[in-house]
Amino acid sequence: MRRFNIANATLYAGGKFSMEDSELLRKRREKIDALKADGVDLYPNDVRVDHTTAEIQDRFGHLDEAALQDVTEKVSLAGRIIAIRNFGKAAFAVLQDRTGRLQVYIAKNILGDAPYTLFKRLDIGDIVFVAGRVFRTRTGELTVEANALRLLAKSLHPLPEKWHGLTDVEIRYRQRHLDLIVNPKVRDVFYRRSRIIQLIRRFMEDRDFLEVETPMMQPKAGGAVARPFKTFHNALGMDFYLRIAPELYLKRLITGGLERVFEINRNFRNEGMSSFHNPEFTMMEFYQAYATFLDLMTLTEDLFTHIARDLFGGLTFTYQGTEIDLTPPWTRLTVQEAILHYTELPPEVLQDPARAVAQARALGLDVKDDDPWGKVIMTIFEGTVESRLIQPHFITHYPVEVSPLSRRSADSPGLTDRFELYICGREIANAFSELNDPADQRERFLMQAKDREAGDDEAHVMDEDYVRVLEYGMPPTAGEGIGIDRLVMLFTDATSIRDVILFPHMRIKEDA
RNA sequence: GGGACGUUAGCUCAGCUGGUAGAGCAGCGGACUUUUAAUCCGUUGGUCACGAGUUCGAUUCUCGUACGUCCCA
Repeated sequence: MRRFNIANATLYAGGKFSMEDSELLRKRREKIDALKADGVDLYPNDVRVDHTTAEIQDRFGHLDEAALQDVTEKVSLAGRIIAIRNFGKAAFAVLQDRTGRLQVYIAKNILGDAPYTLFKRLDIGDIVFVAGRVFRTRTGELTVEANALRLLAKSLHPLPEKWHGLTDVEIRYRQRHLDLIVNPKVRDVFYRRSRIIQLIRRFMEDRDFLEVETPMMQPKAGGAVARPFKTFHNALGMDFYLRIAPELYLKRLITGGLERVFEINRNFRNEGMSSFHNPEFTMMEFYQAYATFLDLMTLTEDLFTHIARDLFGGLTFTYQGTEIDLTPPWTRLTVQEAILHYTELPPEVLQDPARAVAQARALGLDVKDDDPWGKVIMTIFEGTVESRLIQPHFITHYPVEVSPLSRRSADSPGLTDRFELYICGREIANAFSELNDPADQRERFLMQAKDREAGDDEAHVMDEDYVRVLEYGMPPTAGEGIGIDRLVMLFTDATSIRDVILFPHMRIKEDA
């Protein structure tokens, strides 16, 4: 008994799999068997091409038909057939390669009888090699006139419809290959994602940051406030956690004297999923010795404008119909200033923990009586301010209770030298002057440990090993994390994180 | 975790207060050597996500399950 492929499994998911192929599939199999029987190699591997579709456009796109008639050179290209228009003894086909699409003209009298017969037996979705001269059709379209044609890979399954394409998001994410074949905009998003990461990398390297890789599997999941995934190492006989952040390891490197490091890699957080949360997501974290969170605000402005200039040629772009202006300097507000600015609350309320709790409840927010002041303030901030920070805002001076790894502000020890960057109502980056006082760090961990005992399983774990690193002396340092997926969402006008992650996680549907 | 909505042909979608399921594209057959959503003629294709229930009868009504989307915490 043949196991069903994923395409069918998806389409028939939830029910019993039919043991019969669809008629379409059966016909394709018969076709393939017939080709094989006639000695056609369905998957040859000896082909070289000299042009992409884009290169043909670049080289010949500026020539008119008269000029093209003087060109004797023949070009070769390869790609997937995504459309066929038949005309008796001739046909047009559209080929798609990694750079785009190009039309080819297949005429029996030019190509020859045998290859033409082969072409008639091909399907949309097949991958072919074509060689011939370049010309323009009556309608002016640049076209390759095939005088050679080879099948390079046979396609068994029909492609989604040419006009509406593939819109079912579930199939798009589960079968990203189909999405990429039929939705060119999807490809553009991931090219842009790659470009953004490349720009970030160059920017950091130009500032003398060293790119490093630190463990994804950690005996303790530290460096952030989140629930981890757990796994098991057989040989060592011990549990590991998939990292929720690289932070503590990167600061070990700072202590070790590397002074400027960055890492672009995945974090894993065992939390709910939404259009803004994928269980694994990409962050850039970087640390710079002898800098403060104030320096990083400037660096962040420089980085974002560097990217925007490359992508958009300027400092403004549109996200979901709203124009975003990245021109520095960006607004800087403390958490408390922001709350006062966006609400009617009297300033003294924020200072009084009991009144703050009452106010939070009056706003319909969920706070506990014994929540520390800092948490209440942040609940109020998230409930009233966050979604209104559309243009870039640095929000600074987070309460120490919610910032276990940040340095205290010199003039107000209940607050920290920390900022988060908000754009379009979303947190994009988080940065602070690092806490490098080992005694204070131990106290913070103990404070978190109490929260953990009280049932907060997101609270930071005690990490004596890390405190010991600080005891060797870590230079004064500032560090920052930038959510790459959310950044790419902004710069590609995407509303869901799944649109900027090639293979977003989904519940499994078929038995594998 | 809660709520709303969705799941019908390979894809995109119709389907009235319950009466044995339709279109376009794709496919198949035919015409057609400059089209580009080619056109024209003909035609195949369905366990209506899955499972119960109500009913003489369920794609349609009810409940449950799976998966997804959006909103909320």
